[in-house]
Amino acid sequence: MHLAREDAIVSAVNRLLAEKGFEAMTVDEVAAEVGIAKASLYKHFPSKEDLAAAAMVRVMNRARAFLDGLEASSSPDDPLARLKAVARWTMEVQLAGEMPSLPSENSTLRAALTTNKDYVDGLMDVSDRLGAWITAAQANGSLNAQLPPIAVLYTLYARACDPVLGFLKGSGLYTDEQIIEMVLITCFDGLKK
Amino acid sequence: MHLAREDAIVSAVNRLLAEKGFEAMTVDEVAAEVGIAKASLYKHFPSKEDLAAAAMVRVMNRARAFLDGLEASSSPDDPLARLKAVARWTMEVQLAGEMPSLPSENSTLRAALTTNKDYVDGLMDVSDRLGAWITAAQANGSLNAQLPPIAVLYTLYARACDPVLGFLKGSGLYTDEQIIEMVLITCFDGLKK
DNA sequence: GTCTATAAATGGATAGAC
DNA sequence: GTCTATCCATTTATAGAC
Repeated sequence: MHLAREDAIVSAVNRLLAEKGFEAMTVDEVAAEVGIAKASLYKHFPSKEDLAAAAMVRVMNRARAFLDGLEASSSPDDPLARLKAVARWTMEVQLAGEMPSLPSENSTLRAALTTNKDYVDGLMDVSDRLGAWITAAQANGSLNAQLPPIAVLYTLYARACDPVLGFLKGSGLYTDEQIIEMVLITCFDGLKK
Repeated sequence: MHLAREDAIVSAVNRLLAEKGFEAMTVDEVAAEVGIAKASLYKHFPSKEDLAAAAMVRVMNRARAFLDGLEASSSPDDPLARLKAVARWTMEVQLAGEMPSLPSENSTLRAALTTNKDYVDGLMDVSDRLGAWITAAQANGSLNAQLPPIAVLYTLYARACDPVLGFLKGSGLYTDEQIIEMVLITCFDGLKK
C-alpha cells in the first residue's frame, strides 16, 4: 500500500538521519534499508532534501502529539513539570536512535526546511506552546526568570540533540534511564551543588 | 615557508570544520581558501582525514595551552572557577568560528582520530586535568557530588559545541558576551530558579 | 510503481611537467 | 612544492521497459 510504503521510507530516513546526519546519509542506503530500488524512491520524493524534510516533519508531528498528551494528562499549574517531561521525551527519542541530528547552518537541508510549510508551522506551534510554559514557569517562580524565554527554549531544543547522551551511552557504564536522569539534573539543576 | 604554509592550511581546515563539519567540507574548498592547488595540499597531508586530524590536534593543543595558563594564574583552591573558565573559553572559541563540530559516531574522521597518537594523548591529558578539577570541586562542595565525574566531563565537552550558542547568535538579540553569560548560567546553575 | 541501466556531476586522490 | 590535467569511485537523479 502506498502510505505504508512511504511510512517505511520515512522511518528509514529518520533512523539514518539520527545515525549519521544528512550529508553522510546516501539515497542508496535509504533504498537498501527499505528494500526497494533507488529509482522507486524518487517516485515518492523528488529529492534527497524532500526525503529528509519528510522525516523532520514527522518528528515534529510526534513532538506535537506528545505535547497534546501532556496538556491532556498533566496539570497546567506545574509548567516546570511539563518542561521536564518534554526534555525527558526528547532524550528518550534520541537514545532510541530516532532523533535526527540537526543540519549545519549552510546545509541544503536547512534551506529546504525553511521553505517547508509543514515543518515551519510545526516548529512555530511547538515553540509557541513551550514558550507559554516557560513564561508560566518563570511567573510562578520555578524557572530562572533572569534568563530570556528564548534562551530557555533554545536550550531545550539543544538538549534534544545533546551529544552527552551518546558519550555516556558509549561508555557502557549506565543504563538509558540513568543517563536521562543525569542529563535532566545537569539541565535543570546545573552542575553546581 | 613550509611551516607557515602548513599553518595556513590547518587554519582554513579548522574554520571549515567549524562552519560545516567534516563530511560537508571538501578538499577543493580548502585549496581554494588557502589559495593553492588541490594537488599541493596532498604534498603536505596524505588524505582528507589527516588534514582534519591536524586541525583537531591543533585545537586540542590550544586547549592544553589554555589549561597551562589557568594553572599558572589561578588558585587551585577554587577548582570550580577553573572549570567555569574552561567552559567560557570553549564558548569563546566556538563563537569565533574556530571550534570544529564533532564528527558523527561512524565518521571516517573518528577512526582516523582514534589512531592518531597526538590527538589521543592530548585528549587524555585534557581529560585527566579536568577530571582532577572536577573531583576537587566535588570534594570541596562546590560541584554536585552526586553526578559521576565522567558525566560532568562529558557535559563540559558537549558545551564546547553546544548549538544553543549559534541559535542565540542567529537571533541577533544578544552580544557574544551576553550569550556566553546565559549559557554559563544554564550550564552551572541550571534552568531552575 | 517497480525495476535495470545510465546519465551527469561531484569529490578524493594522483600523474607528471616544471 | 607548485601547477594543470586527469583518473576513478561515489552519489544524486533520470530514462525507459514492464
